[in-house]
Amino acid sequence: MAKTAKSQFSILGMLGLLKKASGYDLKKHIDATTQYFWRETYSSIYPVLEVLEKQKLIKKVEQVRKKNDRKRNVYTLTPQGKEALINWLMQEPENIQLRNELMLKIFFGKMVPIEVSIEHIQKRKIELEHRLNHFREIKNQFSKDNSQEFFYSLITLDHGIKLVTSSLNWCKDAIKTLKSAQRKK
Amino acid sequence: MAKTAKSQFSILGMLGLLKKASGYDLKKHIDATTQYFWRETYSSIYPVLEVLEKQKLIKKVEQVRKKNDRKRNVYTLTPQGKEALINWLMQEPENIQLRNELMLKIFFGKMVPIEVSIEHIQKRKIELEHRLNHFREIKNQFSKDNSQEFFYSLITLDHGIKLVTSSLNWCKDAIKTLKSAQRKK
DNA sequence: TGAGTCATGTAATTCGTTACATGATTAA
DNA sequence: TTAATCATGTAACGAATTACATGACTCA
Repeated sequence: MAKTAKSQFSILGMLGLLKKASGYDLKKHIDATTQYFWRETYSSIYPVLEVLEKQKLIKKVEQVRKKNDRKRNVYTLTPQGKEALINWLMQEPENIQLRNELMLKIFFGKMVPIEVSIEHIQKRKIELEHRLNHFREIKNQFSKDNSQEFFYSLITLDHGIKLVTSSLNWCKDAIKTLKSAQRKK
Repeated sequence: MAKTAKSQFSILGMLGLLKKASGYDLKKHIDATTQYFWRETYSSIYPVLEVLEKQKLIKKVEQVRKKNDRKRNVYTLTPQGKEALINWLMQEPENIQLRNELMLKIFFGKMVPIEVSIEHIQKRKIELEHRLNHFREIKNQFSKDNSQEFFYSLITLDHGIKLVTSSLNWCKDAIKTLKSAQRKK
């Protein structure tokens, strides 16, 4: 079944940035750049590429096969594809509904011992600390480069850093609050 | 088709808090409390209630029908339902994958005029300001009550406030960065 | 008397994820 | 020679959303 909707545009967008790429390249690049706010799987990417090609929004690039080159399907945007991408980019983004299972479990915390909630938050805190370190490494790498190449990446990276930092602060506060309630009990 | 997975537990949890409720009550209560991190629609709620009843995790409460009372199906947790809920609550929450369309559009910002990105962020900023006001109103209402009734609600509310605040800060910074790039152009 | 809200559902669709499947090339 | 990675896909399933549908009661 054809995959369309949003995945379509993440792929068009990535092709717009990379100029040309295979499904495999796209997956690697998405993992390396937007993984914290947008992921795709091979099982979406390949069918979407097929659909986009049929719609003439992308086309296969003739590969100059050097010896030992693996066969791969490399795509590039067509003018119509670029137009479709820009058209989508100009539209107001939807605020996609999120579900936060940690919050739901904390919200229902009354029904389990306080330690359970504390434990959940502590685990999330560790995860967030790793993520923050990762973000900082990336930011360091970007800073070495004083071109404008990472201009937009830095803006979205900054969003990640701010969100993770505030989540971490929440974790600390929440653990404190829960531990103090635990003592009073 | 049977709805199960996560929706199941948000409903069990809400029944745990409310003691007894109809599908309609549940929807209203979810809208009023967890809407910023967990939503359900009637089209999920009613089928899930049916499934949960068949599994004997919830049961219909005998309604004392006063005159003019509308007929409604009011449910309550069974002991097995409570057990299933607690069992789920104790398990480490999944970090559900989120997709942030605004970030994706900013990430691809190079391909549209800077004004487009600024506009997207400005719109989001206004939305976030409304949300923050709403959160503060709720917090005010909670503060008037010095019982422990809202203990866990306050913790999740605090998460909302922190996240929205840091998102707002990001909006301000990002707009500044983009406008300055615009001038240099 | 008509709008709003209480109240409960079904059908169709959308769409993404997981599991499954295969084979080539490369570096240790 | 074997583990890792390159590379591309299909099938089945799961699960939520949107649209559709209906009817009773209440208040202005």
